[in-house]
Amino acid sequence: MSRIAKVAVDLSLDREFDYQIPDELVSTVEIGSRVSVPFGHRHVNGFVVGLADESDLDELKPISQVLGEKSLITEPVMELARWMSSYYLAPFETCVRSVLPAIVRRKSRGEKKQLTVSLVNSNAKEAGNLICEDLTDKQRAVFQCLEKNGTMLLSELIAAAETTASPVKSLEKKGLVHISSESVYRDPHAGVEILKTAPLELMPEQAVALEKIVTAMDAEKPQTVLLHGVTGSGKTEVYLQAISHALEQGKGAIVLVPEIALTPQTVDRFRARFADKPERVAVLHSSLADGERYDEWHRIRSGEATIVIGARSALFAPVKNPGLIVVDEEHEPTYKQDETPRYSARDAAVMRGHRENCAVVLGSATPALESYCNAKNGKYLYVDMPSRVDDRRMPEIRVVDMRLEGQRDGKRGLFSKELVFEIRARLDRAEQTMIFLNRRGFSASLVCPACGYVSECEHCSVKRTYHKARHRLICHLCGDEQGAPDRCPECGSPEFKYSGAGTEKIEEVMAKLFPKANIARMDSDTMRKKNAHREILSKFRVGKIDILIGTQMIAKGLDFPNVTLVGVVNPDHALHMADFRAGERVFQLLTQVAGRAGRGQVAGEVLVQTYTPHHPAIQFARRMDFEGFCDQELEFRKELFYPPYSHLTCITLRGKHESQVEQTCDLLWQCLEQCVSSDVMLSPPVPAPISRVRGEYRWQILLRAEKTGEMTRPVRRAVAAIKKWPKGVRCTIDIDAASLL
DNA sequence: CTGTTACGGAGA
DNA sequence: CTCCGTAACAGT
Repeated sequence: MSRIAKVAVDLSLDREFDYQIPDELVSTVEIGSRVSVPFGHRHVNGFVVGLADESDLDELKPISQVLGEKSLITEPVMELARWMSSYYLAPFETCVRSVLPAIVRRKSRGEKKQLTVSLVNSNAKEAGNLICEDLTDKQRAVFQCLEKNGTMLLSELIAAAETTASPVKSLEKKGLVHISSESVYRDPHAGVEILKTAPLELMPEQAVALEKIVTAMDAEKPQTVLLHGVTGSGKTEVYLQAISHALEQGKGAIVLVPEIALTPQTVDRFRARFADKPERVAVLHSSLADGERYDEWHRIRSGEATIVIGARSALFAPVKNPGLIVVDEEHEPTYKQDETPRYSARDAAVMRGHRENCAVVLGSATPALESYCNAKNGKYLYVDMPSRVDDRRMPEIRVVDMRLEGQRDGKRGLFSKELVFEIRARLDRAEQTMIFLNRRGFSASLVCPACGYVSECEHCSVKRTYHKARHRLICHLCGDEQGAPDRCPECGSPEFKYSGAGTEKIEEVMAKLFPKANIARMDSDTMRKKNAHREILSKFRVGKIDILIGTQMIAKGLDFPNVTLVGVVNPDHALHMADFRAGERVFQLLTQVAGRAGRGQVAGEVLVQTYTPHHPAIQFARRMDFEGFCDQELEFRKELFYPPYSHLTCITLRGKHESQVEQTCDLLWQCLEQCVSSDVMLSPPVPAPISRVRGEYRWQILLRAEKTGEMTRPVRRAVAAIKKWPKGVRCTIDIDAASLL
């Protein structure tokens, strides 16, 4: 038994401290344990991150208390946190924190405080009478809240009834409610009836894929598999059967999806397949209430749930013996966390699989170039599923050259004649249309033709977007808004234009073109309400909506059989973004959007309206030629030494004073120049593509090298040397940056 | 993060 | 020489 614990305290010190484990705690303290330790003159909480028999110091203080019964971070997950800390240059303490949901961390001590309140099982009439008679307003609110929701946590009840604990206490005195300290399990899917589904018969390609995955799982050194399957090729069914295999081996599984809240269908499919024991499936995603997430986590830790499906951080679920980790839509940039530690859940998944001897499946219709190269050079196993399950044809993609459209009738309309014609045809046949545009709001910007004024955000270096419904100018970066002016703020001219179109304008124009059609819009503006999302989608599903207009949101994983036309209004501005991955993103997007069309009986059609019809991303997407796109894109990446031919580190400095930021950045660059070896390509400091956000100026330095390891040490050294310089300048280091914006 | 110490400038 | 503010640092 180890006598010494290495503890990371909750103070962001990025250091570990040794403590002696007292005799009576020797059997309780394990890696991941939450402990309270004396620190200086006070006590602080921390995590046991390692055990040892010796320490460099002779005099050690003892751990004073172990919080919670069981460690919530298993040793393999702790090792993963350690790897993240070194690879992503993030403080170890922060990494340990990020592998546990905040709520689980906080409650590890306060479990006993989890008071639950329930209605006393009494005659309903009697209760009803009491309500009429002698309850105060607050008490009645509490009572009704409980009636509606059943047993609740005291804290949640108080929040829901907008009150304090005292009316609850009064109700207890009256014998109407019961307060207990038992913990209750909140089922996020309570009340949802699930019918068990049997495994589907696999198409030959699926069967081959499954077989290869199973072989990889059974291998002594399980491999990572890149499952490249076009939309509609039935990847999910392959995952499900591979998971069944893991279960048969007595192992668990983790399935990562980009944003689970948006794909309830996927979750339902998983729950349905394993419905004979639904408690085996745990779901973790951003819209779970804290209590629900807490429960799901503990169900996983206790071993009750062995299949976890969730977003990015579900990778750290304490699944005991994972036999399979699936990363669905592995190319999605949401897998990269945009705060410290800036890990990629996809790469971390491969790491976890490697360390825990567990197969990893990366699935996508448009794999990231990094993954594709890893497959090509043999690091991953490559499995291809090029046809749709029922052998339906892929939709036809037509590119409409909007430059010609403009020449034809002299004015540039929003919609081409073809698109209008096709939509009308769909309306006549009672089929559905989706219109995709990656910009919300009404117009892109306010421009005064008299003086050339363009309305820009005061805090950011971007133009404001006009939102017609609210008659406001809004900055999409910082959210700052102001009323739209009625004359030019610069020259006073009352004539200004709104140029460029957003989803709001598309909706308006569309409504004029097709006055009888039912049109709905789906973007983050119309999705403010909690269930707006589900509502619109279910309306669309049953055919109450003919045309659905939306941003990114409607591009992902949705499956509506009656959609036979998808219009992409203007992908061009995404192509012109100052990011080397712009082409890849547009290609992925078009392919994904196209996958929305024609999943039912009728073949689908996709119309892409563009002013740059010859751009390779558009042309290769039109031909559904993934390999062709990769070949040409890889050539460009190779030439410029961009990923996947290099790893990329992006250092960003930000601060209120531009000159200060620039100078510090210069200094840092000079330090880097001295530390860095000749294998590292170091670019001089430049202002970030969006040079100002929320009033802060941003400068960045890019480093590229074949191996990340060649950059970490010099970067760490240079940043440490510079830390003494001005406060008010903050520095972020992004290893394997997903975007340079 | 918090408490302690070391140090330099201002004022007596 | 004291007083005070700031910077650097230790904490097991």
